[in-house]
Amino acid sequence: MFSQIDQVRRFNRVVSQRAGTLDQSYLGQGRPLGEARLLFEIGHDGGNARELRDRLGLDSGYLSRLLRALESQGMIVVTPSETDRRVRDIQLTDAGRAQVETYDRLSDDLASSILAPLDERQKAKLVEAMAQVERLYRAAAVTVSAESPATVDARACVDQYIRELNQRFDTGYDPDTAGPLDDSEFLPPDGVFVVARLDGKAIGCGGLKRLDAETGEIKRLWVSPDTRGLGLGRRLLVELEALAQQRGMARVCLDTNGTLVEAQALYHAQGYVEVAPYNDNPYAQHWFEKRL
Amino acid sequence: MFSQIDQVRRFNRVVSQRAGTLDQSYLGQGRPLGEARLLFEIGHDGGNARELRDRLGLDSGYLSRLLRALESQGMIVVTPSETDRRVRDIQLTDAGRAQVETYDRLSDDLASSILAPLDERQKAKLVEAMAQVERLYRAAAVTVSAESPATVDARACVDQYIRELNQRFDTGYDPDTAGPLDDSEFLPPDGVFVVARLDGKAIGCGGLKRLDAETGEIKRLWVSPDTRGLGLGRRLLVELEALAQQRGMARVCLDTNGTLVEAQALYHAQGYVEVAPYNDNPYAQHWFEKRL
DNA sequence: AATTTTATCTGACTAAAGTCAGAGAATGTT
DNA sequence: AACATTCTCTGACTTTAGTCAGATAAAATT
Repeated sequence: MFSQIDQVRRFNRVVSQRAGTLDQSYLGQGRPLGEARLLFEIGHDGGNARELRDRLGLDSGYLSRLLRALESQGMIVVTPSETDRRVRDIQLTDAGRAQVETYDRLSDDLASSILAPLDERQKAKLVEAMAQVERLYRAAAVTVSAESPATVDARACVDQYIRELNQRFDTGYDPDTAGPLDDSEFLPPDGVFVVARLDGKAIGCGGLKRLDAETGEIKRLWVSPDTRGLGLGRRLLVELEALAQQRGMARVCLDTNGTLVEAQALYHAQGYVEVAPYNDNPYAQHWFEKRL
Repeated sequence: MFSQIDQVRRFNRVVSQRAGTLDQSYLGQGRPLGEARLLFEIGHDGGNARELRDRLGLDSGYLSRLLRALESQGMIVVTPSETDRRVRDIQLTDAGRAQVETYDRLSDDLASSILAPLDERQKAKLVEAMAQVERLYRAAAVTVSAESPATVDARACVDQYIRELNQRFDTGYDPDTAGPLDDSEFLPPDGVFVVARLDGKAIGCGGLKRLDAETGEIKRLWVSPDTRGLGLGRRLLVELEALAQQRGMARVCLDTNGTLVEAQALYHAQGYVEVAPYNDNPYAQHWFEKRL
């Protein structure tokens, strides 16, 4: 444990030293770093002034001045948005696009300069390790928080969950057949609903409802397809088990369809054991429980 | 190739975002970032003003003012050095040490916060990948440059090389027996000597001398023990082969002792083939050559 | 002993980065 | 229609970071 933290610190030190040289190379392009970063950001993820302010965490007065500077350099065109004329839409000019390309080339050059001194085997190893670090950083950046199943994000997750079941089940999936879609069962004090987010975007969910005094049921456990493999399903499951324990439940159970093989593997790995049917969900073919 | 650079860029972006939060957390300690970084550096690798100036690349006037600020805050004590009263020795006070510990705790907290959301397997994987990245970053940061075999660094490398041979050979090693230690054979235009450096420190070397019109001999190939495994031996060898080719040599040869098994493995891997003895070096038991 | 070099310090700057308090216009809410 | 909120802009600031040209003293070199 101790040496793990040490390794992370050594890593941070070595890596941020290199990353700093990128910032440095953005200078000497006749533009202060703040402007360069803003321009780079506009060039890549675009957006209007408000979004940029949020993303980069800038003071509105400061941003305004930076935009004015880029505008007077002919890098961008700022116009009031069609839909809300308080907000400013920002467009790159041709010159702006050219400048962003220059910055891209600098980023590429930095990347190349890291790889260049290495032989092919080392390059491949480094890139693989980087991909691993990036993947796990993303996994670590996921937050899981309890909230009402009625929030926009929670509903969006459940919608995607239902759509996916409908695709995967041989019989299709009609949520009404499985039992009434009743949000209130996931509300405190008896139930709870959790949503996982990455960079503010909802990417997974799970619900816990009470079946009886000592039993909770886990439902709607879902992880968005593009974030699978990050161990998020396990994290949501563990979170929900902890919440069940907090509510005095001695065991949790859940049902699942035969086509969801990854889910069943997860349940087994987390110590769930198959039990006799405890409900008559027509889509369920396996029933599990775990003592807490 | 394309996607490798892409991966490096994605990595840089994700990682430097996180590393940036460390700098941020150093603020809010009632001290500007420049001062905080200097204090952190003093606390860890210490040194006098000149060393710090070199390491952090600061202007001498700027550093002087930073030191004065830290001094007036009671974090450090600055005194003229005993050995050279122009240079300033810097000592942390108790308060300074306490502050450095606070910064350490912040670094630890950041490291923990990255690991915390992951399960044990993921933690282990991340730390391993980080170690890999760090190792290869170090390998990539090594520079190899041609210089006179008479420079301080070149001599230091050759000294260590000789000392190591003396330890490893059953018979010991006396450089005079192997032939006169003549630096001039490694001097242009016929010869060349290269030194490898990491963070300014010499960590390896190699020499090329001309045997005849079309033959070069590689000698004094050495890598410091603590940087072995970074592929540095191969890099020096490749570098010397390229320099031989530039000098119109059609082949290079070298001799080696039986105890240096890693070296022989390297020569084989790089396409060298064993040949009959081409000299009467008493320490040599194997002779290799490679056509360029 | 005279000269040069090295390490630090001081004064006088500049540019960049960021903060804060309003003001004005558009949009939402009651 | 009145009021509150949101988004942006402007003016007036401050702090931080960094540069540059000497000045001074100690050490190294000639």
